[in-house]
Amino acid sequence: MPSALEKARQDPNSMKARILAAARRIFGEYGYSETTTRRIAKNVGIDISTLYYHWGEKQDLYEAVLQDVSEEIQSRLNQVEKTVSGKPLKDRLEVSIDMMCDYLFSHPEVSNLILFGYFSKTRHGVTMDIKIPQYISNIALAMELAADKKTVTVEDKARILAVWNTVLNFISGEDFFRPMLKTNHENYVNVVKETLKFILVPAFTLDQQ
Amino acid sequence: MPSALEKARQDPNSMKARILAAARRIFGEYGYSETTTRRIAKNVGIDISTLYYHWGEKQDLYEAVLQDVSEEIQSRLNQVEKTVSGKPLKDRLEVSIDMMCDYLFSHPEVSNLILFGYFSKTRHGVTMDIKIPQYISNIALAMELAADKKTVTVEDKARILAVWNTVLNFISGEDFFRPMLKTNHENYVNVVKETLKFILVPAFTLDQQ
DNA sequence: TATTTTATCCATCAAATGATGGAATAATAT
DNA sequence: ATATTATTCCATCATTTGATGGATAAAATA
Repeated sequence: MPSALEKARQDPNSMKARILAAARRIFGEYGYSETTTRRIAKNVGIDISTLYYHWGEKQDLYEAVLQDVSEEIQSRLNQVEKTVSGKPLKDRLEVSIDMMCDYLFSHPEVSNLILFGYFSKTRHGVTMDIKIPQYISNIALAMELAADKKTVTVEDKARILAVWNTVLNFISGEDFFRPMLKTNHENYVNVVKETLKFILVPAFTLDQQ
Repeated sequence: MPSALEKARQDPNSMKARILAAARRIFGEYGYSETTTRRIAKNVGIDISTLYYHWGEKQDLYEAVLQDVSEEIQSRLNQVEKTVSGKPLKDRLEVSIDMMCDYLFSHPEVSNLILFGYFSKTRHGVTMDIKIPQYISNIALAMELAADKKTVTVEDKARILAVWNTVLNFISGEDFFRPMLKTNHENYVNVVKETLKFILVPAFTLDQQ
């Protein structure tokens, strides 16, 4: 019995899939509580009861979106890991930054959804189902950033988190930050990448030498 | 004619001030749209119409909160600037990090309010009145982090932003991050400070040498 | 073709929420 | 003490919003 999410993926033109896609976009833009089921339905061009028919209540739809995003992130991280495997540390860092930035800049709702999950003490009980904890340890091990190379310490995790968050902030905050940097989108992307490298590479390479 | 905000500051026990304090706490915890005027009023122990009598509509109250926070931040930054002035770069960075972390950890709503302003494309038209742009340039100049020492380039600003955001994320995300670091609050604060120093000091000091 | 299942929409409900009018009370001024 | 002003609360609206029942149509199945 395939889950509703799996069903939606089977046919991207199915109503389930179209609703999910719109929901992801709109939840990602406005957050949970400022997103109305009516808005999502209107975006798809259907009545809200059709939406409820396919996805049940708002929370269920939101959780499906988070699940969807979560799995996508995991798959991207795996991709990055494969690509940088075996390369020297400096290259691993730089390539990883480039790849994750490219992915996130082209899916800004992903970054938003993660950040919403971090910070909002929501009254609705939707817990962030994107399992960041696992990612963080995985990244540390895959990139061999942990001093021990086997055990990931609290300090290691915190460092990865700092990097990860910095990326997300630059992506989600583009509308806010770009005007103050007085630059266009293309250049903004480059500035972000360079800034990340500027800050990270010395820290982690110094540590290893 | 003193503004409503100034009036509230004159007497911290005044109804205006008590409402403002509660609003700041609750807006900072739940964000704009998940905060109800009823909740704020209940928190103060008054009827909502009393709240409306003193502060007008919800947006006006929210803007007063942002203004309040904004001025507080500016004054803290000035304080930091005075303290670190004349010290060597490494010390300036470390002391600044310590001071700002201490302040923000003891006023977590400040961090939340700033982040809410960054990311939420709200449907309500409340624009973030916390003038981050100015801060960023000021910080760069005060800390002499700009390569030129007079002109603050886009790259300089982006680097300051990265640092600033990293701090905010660790503060606002404590509830989310601390369980995955499996540590208590006190140690979390230290880990955050050390992580910031670990990442920042090499980057900026390498650049200058 | 007849029947059952699936999908869609219209109308509507109930609760939450921002906001206000007006009565009642407290404070201040004359 | 009286008049005026400032403050507080109760009752109530109108709107938004999550959610559902039931009619209708479309598709699949027999």
